[in-house]
Amino acid sequence: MDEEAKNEIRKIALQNAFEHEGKTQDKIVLAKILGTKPEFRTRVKEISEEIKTIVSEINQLSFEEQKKVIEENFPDILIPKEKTEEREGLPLLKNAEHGKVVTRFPPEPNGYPHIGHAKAAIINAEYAKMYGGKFILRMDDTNPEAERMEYHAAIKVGLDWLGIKFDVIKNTSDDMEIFYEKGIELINSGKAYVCTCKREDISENRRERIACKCSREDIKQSNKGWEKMFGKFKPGDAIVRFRGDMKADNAVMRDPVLFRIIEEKHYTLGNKYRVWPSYDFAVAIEDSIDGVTHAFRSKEFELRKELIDAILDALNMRKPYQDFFSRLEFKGMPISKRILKPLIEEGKVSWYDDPRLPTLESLRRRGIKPEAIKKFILSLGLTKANTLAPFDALESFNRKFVDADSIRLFMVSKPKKLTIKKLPFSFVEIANHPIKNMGKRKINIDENFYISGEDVENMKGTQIRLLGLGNIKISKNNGELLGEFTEGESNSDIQKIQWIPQKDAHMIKILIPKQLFIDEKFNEDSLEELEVYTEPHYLELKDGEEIQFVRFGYCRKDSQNQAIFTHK
RNA sequence: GCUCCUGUGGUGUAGUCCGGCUAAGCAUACUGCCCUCUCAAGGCAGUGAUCUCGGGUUCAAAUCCCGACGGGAGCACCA
Repeated sequence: MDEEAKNEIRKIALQNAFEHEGKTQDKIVLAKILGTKPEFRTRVKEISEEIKTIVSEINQLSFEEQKKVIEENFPDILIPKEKTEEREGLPLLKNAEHGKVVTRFPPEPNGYPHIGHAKAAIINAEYAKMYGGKFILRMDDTNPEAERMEYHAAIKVGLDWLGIKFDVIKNTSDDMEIFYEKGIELINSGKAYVCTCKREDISENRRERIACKCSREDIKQSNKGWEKMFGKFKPGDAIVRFRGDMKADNAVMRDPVLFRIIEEKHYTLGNKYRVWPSYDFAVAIEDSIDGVTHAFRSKEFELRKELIDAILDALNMRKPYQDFFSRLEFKGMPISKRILKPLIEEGKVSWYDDPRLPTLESLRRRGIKPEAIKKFILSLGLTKANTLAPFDALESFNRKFVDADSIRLFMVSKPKKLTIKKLPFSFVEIANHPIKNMGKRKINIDENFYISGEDVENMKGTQIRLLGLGNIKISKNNGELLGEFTEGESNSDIQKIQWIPQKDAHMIKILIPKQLFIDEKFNEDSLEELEVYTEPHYLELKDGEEIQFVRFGYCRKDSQNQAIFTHK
């Protein structure tokens, strides 16, 4: 073996020993050599013998001796390694060209937007942004039975609040004529047929993997059937089915529905149409004609990928790249309407904006900032593993945004009266924020105060400090307290507590949302209500402002007499 | 039941495609210290993972292969 190679081994062994308190291992040195110098990979046997000898030599040296050898021969080892900056954000895309990426968010206006919508919207928006591409909002409104203007509007409001911008805004139903055209094309090429079987039979045939008689009819018959769907047939009488593969393992491929008849009035188009495309058909066509290059959807659509590709192939249309991510739900905070609806009907939850819910509106009322939601969602990445995130993950992101400009206010719960003698002043000025310059507020005082019951219980000794005011020596403590103002050091380690002047104390209710469900069961104590006193300055704040009640936590002002607890 | 997806510290994830340069990175939580007239924020340090388990391939496996087990989803004329 040549000296150069031996030297290389020695260097790596020494470096490893140096990084691990003077001990190294031949296995690791081998791996490192082979990792950095691929040219050695052809002579593993030879090298590993050499490494064994070198490693045992080095391990016999003391740490000091090793250091000396390093200094003499390989001084560059001692230069601390620069940490490589981790790339922020979503993983890079394959087959993506800057400026040519088009993504989309296609919500169905059938409910209020929630954190799950936020995830889909943010991921797709982020990719469009990363690649300087285009982002489309497409209201997926092809089931008139479920969709309402109210939801349509709520989704827009939610997305707007999140700060998501779109280059194109459209409705799937804008392209009804195109769906018909493509539908006819499929029928005429024999790749789709009209099926008049009963719903139950279709379902059973799917399970049994048997084709029905309609699929054997000729194109002419299907054409007739198609005509009748626009007139004579009633809802349920006939559907258009894609000729997939009734034997396929993927049940989605077993001749799925392309069109069905729905007579319900559509929320924007009224009774203009009665033959509506199914989700799979509409998405396939829309993504293709909208120029969508990358479509990210949540995992429950994963089996649909094959179908969408098959439909587009059958029509000779361009296919987008599709990828999937896991659904996002918070622990004990269900998203599903099936669970939420009864809760609202029973009055256990006030409405879809109840602060315990994961809807965007609830999150907003609760004081969660859109920036925090975005960072949080991006931190989750594109994983397909089920994510049941604890809410405090979101909270910690939010705290950072909120802390910077939340006014600090005093608030006292379970109030106890405190009378202070010998107060030398009639008002104090207190900074609104400890670091940021947010001005000061003036608090008028006389000798009558409230302090928190809990602070009274935890009181040690007779000295307390009222924040921003001064030290108080307590002389009497039997339900009501009596104290005396004393001069004293401000940085002593006596208890520092907040207070409220009795004469201007403003009572508010604080709503404290807790986990809605615990182990699948509704948590009867999920909303705590606290009656507290706060400063009159509260009344001057705008609704929606974020406050930090000192030593309590962050709250969002909901109204003049109600605040909602955001988090600690 | 069938089919598909998934399984990394207390939690959420990076790394897995293309095995070695990471004795597993980051964030959060927790603990301690510093700062502080807040139990917040900020700064510093620390605890914490034989990468679900069992086999196999290889000089070398979180990474590839096989099997088991756990979790989730789909099996609608919903999206």
